[in-house]
Amino acid sequence: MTPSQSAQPTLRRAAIEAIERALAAAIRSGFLPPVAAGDAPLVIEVQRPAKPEHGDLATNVALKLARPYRRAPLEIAQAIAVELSREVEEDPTATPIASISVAPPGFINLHLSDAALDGVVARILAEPAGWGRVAARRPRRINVEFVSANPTGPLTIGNARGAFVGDVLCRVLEAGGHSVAREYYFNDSGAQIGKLGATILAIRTGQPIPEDGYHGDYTQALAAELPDAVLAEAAASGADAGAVVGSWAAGAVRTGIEASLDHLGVHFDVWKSEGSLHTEGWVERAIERLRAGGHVYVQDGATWFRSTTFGDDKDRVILRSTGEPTYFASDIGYVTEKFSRGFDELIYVWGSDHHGTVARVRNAAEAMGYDREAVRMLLIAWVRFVVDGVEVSMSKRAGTFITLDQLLDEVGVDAARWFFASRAPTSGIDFDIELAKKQSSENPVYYVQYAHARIASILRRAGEAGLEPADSVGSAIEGSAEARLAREIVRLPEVIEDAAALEEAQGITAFATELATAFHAFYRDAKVIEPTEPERSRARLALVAAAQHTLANALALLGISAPESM
RNA sequence: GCGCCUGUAGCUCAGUGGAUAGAGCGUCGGCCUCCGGAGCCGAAGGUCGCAGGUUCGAAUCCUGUCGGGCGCGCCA
Repeated sequence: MTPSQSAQPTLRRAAIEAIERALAAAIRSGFLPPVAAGDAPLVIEVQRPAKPEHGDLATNVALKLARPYRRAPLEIAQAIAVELSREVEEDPTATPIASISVAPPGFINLHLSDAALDGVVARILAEPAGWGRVAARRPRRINVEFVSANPTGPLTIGNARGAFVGDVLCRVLEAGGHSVAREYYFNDSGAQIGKLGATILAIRTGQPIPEDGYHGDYTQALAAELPDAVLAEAAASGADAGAVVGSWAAGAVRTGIEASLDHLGVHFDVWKSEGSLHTEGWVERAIERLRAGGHVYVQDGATWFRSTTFGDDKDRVILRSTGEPTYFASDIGYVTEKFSRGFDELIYVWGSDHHGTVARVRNAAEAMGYDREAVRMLLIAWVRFVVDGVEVSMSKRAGTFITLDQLLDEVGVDAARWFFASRAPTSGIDFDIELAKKQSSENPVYYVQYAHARIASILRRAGEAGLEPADSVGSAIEGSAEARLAREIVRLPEVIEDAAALEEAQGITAFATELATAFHAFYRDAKVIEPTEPERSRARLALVAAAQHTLANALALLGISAPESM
């Protein structure tokens, strides 16, 4: 992204500013009374009308002002529309607006000018890579922690949603003008790792697997790979044998997890172990910080954080009566460690089963002097994985699970990414694996990819015919087929802006589908390659190329490939 | 019992207080002498769980209620 690209306001933003000027002008001229000093600042909302006859953009500002002004919304709308029209007439290049109309009960409908649409297309062609990215109004440095599965076994399909949602969230935030660090938190020591080690040791030495051990096939493979040196070290360590083998196994498992994530197209900037938070002193210092603030007390031999001060329903133990820190203590230390790296905001992508810990972590952050609003948890609802109508229950311990790798071998990364990106993270969803496989060729993702590939084919054929895209659509945009497609294309920055603000990705998939539909309609109505009409062909090729860049950039936000052919 | 999430077309799901609630799949009916038919056009299909309330306007906000999911450890 270059400054020239990012500095361009969206068409929507330009429209909002024009409305603000018109409102101010209407007040100056006495048509409308001044805004009272005590009133909350008016936020002008502009949206895409559902119906094309309502224009390209619409604002409800007159409806909002009706109550404080005690005036009919239509009158207010007309007063603002008059000023908007005056500006458009005096200088048609001042705004992207070509015409204004007022509709009951008080909407102001705006129509974009062909010149504005053409200008955007020209910018896309001049700089396709940065197209769609926007400058954040308040850029933040954001830490996004996701997946964070402990290395006790391979990633399962239970981890799929968090991995994809977290990854797409990062891409969206970056495109929205923020800087993002992707972070994976894990515990490679402790009781569960010890049990994993004990399991592997038992298999390797021909003993039965412990009751509370891990029964998946992968432990067999790990046992076979266990180096003799580690085995010898374990034997020499006596009671800690499980921990020694577990430590080695955790490393091996993590390597496998990284490979799986790589296959998904998910990459992390930081891998942080829970143990390091202790050895580096973060937990200890965080507890001291809470203690200094008077937020800690000792009872029954344990050390408690007074979480109720901040609205929690009970206080929380941070040091057990044995002196051992709890998992929550690590969380607290981690908060300080993350903020020490200069982040403005921490986002945790958690399974919804962790919602009970949200309040205490935010409370601790507040108690240590951080803004609790800067600590945000995105709770991902569970996915019911269903095979032949029967839910598959996952247990790493019991060894009954489907790995992420298996799922993606069957369903495909692009289809799986689309499936999760197109659904709200907070809503529980069913994933029928058989159905997903069966319908994969009819998955909406292929509809979008097909549009991209079709454009690639057109551009190839045009090149063979000696036709190259023009620098812009020019006067050809006055055609209705061109204008309709252009109206979809130019929305990308607004879609990204909204997605980044909402920290959601569904809008991207919806937009990509609508753009693909718009392209297919254009393809039906407008013949692109027409050697006898080279100028019009070149203009249409420009528009088609802009559509292709837009599709490619939208798909890239989702981590989905944009094929040249399929 | 308390807390968080959730209930929208036959199925799977979109829908940041706005105009006639949408998409994909499925069903039914049309469209290839022409740039890719993984496409296009059309039809059927909805008391937005239910009942109140706020608002000029509610699928959206509030209250209650019914159903589903998940939590409520000196586990992680």
